[in-house]
Amino acid sequence: MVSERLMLMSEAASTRPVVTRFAPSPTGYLHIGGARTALFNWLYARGRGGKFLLRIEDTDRERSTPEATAAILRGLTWLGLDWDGEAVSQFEQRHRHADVAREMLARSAAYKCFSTQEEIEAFREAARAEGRSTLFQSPWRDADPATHPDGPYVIRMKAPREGETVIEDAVQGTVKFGNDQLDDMVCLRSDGTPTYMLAVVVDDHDMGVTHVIRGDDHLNNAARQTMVYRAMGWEVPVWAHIPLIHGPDGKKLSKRHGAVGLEEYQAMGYPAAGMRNYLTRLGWSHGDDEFFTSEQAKNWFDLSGIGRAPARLDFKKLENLSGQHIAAADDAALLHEIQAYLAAAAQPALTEAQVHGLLRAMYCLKDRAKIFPELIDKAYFILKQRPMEPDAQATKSLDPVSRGILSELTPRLQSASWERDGLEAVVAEVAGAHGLGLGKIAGPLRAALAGRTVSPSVFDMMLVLGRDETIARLDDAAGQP
RNA sequence: GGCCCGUUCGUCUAUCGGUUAGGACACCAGGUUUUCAACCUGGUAAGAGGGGUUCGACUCCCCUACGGGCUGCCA
Repeated sequence: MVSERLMLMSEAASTRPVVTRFAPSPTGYLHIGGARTALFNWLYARGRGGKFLLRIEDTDRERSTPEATAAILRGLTWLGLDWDGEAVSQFEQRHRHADVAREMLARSAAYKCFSTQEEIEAFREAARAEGRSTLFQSPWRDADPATHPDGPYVIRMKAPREGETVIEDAVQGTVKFGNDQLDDMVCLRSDGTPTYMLAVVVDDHDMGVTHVIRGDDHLNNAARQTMVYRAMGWEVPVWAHIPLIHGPDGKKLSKRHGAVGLEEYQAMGYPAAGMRNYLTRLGWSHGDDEFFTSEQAKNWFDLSGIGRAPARLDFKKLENLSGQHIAAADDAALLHEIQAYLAAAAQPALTEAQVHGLLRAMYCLKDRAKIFPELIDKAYFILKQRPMEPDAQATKSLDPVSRGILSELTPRLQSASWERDGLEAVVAEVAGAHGLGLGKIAGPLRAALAGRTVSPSVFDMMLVLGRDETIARLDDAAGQP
């Protein structure tokens, strides 16, 4: 079956340049599952020199909002998924959709149905009562146009009633549907607006989409959509229906899982690269590769590597990957991302002095943080100005004896050479004079320099802080009552 | 109810009929260590159940169970 999937893909890839799309409906924030769908489409197109398009499915006028559209665009931008051209509004294509519906009418691939909602409901209830299929069978399907009343109607597709419709899916394999399971779907509503089922097909065709990669909740729809493609004589795209993402408990993702919106992850301080890596790996694999860059992902990503079972969110792994990406990131890029994080988390922006300090300290900060809040926390020693105001824990290690030792350290630091080896030697010497190990003196030293018990290495802090600031902080601590 | 999809360690996954079923995260134990993070060593841990097919099934087929999706003039 796998080789079958591979064949399917290479066939399409060789005939047309790849065009994928992400088509969210703007009825809320960008869902984490949607973000992964977008990511897969982006990866597939970008890895093949193709195009990645964006289409806002805003035909539901009741629920669509410009705010939601903006949030989705923000989310994609944060994740680093750039799209080609302008985002297309599906609503704006409504006249084109209606034209296609009428074209289907002209081709006898569709018909006018004058049944009212009440009639349809009555039909379904009767069907249910008799144990028959509740799929609506319109009495107008083969009616003589001469008998058409002068009332509102919908345009329904004239779907074949016998035989089967086969979907060749790059992820799910060959999926067959009995045509008796598919009803005559409505293409154009009685108010003249198109339904989603028609609009997607028309838009995907018009946009030249070659590969439709989307959630497997659309697998059934693919069958009916295939009928529209056939009715219009259009080339059917390669389908790839990917499994949905579930919460840590294995249930469908919902608000009670806490973080479902992509932007919440930015606000929690996950780096975009870590997020991309994690999401790419969720439901897709390239052998045993776990940590990789987006460049590698683009080169490796393939529809055949997508799994068929729904995956659960695992925050621990997300954190681990995020930490690796923070450690591997370029300092300047990291700084920018941290500033964006602070804004997203509604925290005060960094002052110029803090920016410079953070940049100098970055080397000893980035390999000990998994997410940005942790990095910021450990950067406290450089972000905070004197006096350090040690917290309760730090205060404990600044007992009178320790403060005495610190004051002995100060004059020696005055003359020490300010590089790592020299500092280590001085501190070791003073500790040795009291018959203490480095561990005993590092505690108070850390408390004096950082005001905290968690920080980078004391020597790194001294190096970053410089001689004057280091000594000033030691004096502050030694002078504490 | 009908149709469709799925099911390998706790989690993400590798495996394209022949492996002591591998890796990663998490977890446990030990080591290293100036805190945290990291690092090193070792360890626990998996093919939903039942039938076939086959010399041989995690891999192919069927049934059952469980989970999910669809079944709208929502998308």
